[in-house]
Amino acid sequence: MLDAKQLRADLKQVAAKLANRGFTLDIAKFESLEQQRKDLQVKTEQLQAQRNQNAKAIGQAKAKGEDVQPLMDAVANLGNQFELTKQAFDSVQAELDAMMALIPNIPHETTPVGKSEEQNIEVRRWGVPRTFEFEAKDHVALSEARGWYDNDAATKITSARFSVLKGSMARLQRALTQFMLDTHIQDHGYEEVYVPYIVNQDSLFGTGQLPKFAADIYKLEKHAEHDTSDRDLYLIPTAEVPVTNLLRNEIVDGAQLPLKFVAHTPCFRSEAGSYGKDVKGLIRQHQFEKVEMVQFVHPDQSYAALESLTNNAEALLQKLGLPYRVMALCTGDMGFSAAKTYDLEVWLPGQNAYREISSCSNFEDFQARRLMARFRTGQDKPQLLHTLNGSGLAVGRTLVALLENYQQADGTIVLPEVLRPYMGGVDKI
RNA sequence: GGAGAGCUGUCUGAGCGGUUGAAAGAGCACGCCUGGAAAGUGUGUAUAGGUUAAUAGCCUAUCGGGGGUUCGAAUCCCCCGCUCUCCGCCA
Repeated sequence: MLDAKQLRADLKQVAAKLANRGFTLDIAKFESLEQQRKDLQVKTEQLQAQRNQNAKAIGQAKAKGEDVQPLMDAVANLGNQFELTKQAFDSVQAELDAMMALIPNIPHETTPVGKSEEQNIEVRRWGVPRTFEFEAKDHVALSEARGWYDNDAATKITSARFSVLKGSMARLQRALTQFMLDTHIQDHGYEEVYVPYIVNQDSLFGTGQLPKFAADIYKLEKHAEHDTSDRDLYLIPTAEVPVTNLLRNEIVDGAQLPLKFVAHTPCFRSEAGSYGKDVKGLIRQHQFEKVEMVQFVHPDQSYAALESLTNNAEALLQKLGLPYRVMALCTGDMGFSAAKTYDLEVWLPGQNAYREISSCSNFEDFQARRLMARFRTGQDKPQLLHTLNGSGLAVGRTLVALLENYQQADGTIVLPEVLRPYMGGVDKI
């Protein structure tokens, strides 16, 4: 969420910046609501002040044993008047809140301006795609040939866009996860956290998935007979949600910053809009494994932190020997809550293309404001933190990349050195 | 799943319809005292929102969350969440 004060003060400039990301801010609507809000709030609070004074006076008079009837008569009308004004104020405020909740973050000045992914800018490239002396297969052909991947079984058990992995491939996914977590906690200074995979609405609102992206998230059905609670629960679309919400409504000691967490979780996405793309294989699934890094930092440090967080994700690809490129997302392609995002795209020989394997973003104080995630230095006033996160990495897609990049003519897969300890010491599968 | 107890500021803890944003203590900050320190002593010590040039004043809200009763609610009523204890079940 944007700062309401800033929005009021620089409405035109903010609108111009948001236009870069394809968002049209309804200036007239905002100004009208804001004017109403201001009038009604002032009026409401005045009536409240009056009511408080009267109540106090009655209390005092009663204590002295005086007759309070004249005072009671004097305030007879006030309640009604207050009720009406308050109602009007609440409804305007609710409309304003709903509008604010749907305004995306302001892109950082270094975020390239553009309409779609074509305008994303390649920042750097690492590694050279291997040249094959045979016809390179894609991961579906490779894994099916070895009996490692069973799409039909998954469909039978659940529905489309899930998968069953078997044998060495299933183990390799687990090995990858361990390797990623270990690298982040041992080399990059992250603290590992284990978090719930089911979250409430407040958490999803805090990180910005709600209210706008409800269609992409699996919502759990309530059983009316024995669930009397009034809160809805959802499967996490990413570990970002539970991990970032660790600091919701918290004030941390500024001396402890930065806080760096890493978590491995499955992620569940209904991906309503994406049918027709990547229909085969592991690229786009309703359920996938991901290792996620989350940082809470001092506002002055967040852009330095974005670079280092991105480097942390890159380090994994380098250790795994997977060629990749770093893309700075343009204003039109960036997610709702982000001010700046780097995507890491790994080389996939099966597709002869670079494909997203990690997305690293600085949200500045956009999420923190929704979350009320703050820090305090000494006796200073609490200040909003800056939040960042990035995949490190999407495990399923890393598995795809390993299979395709390390395939041999006979269909076996050579394992990069760093994974061998996690695979019982073997050098290929 | 059953029964009971509770949820108050950084913490402990009082208040159970009336000038209570909230006693008291601890902690913390600043001062006094001291050669210095401890002890003692004094003052201060929430957050959010509005108004505003203002991080100055002033106003509003907040005692787990939401709603209600009332001129007035931390205090009474209802719904929900959470914590603890005992029993049952379970990985």
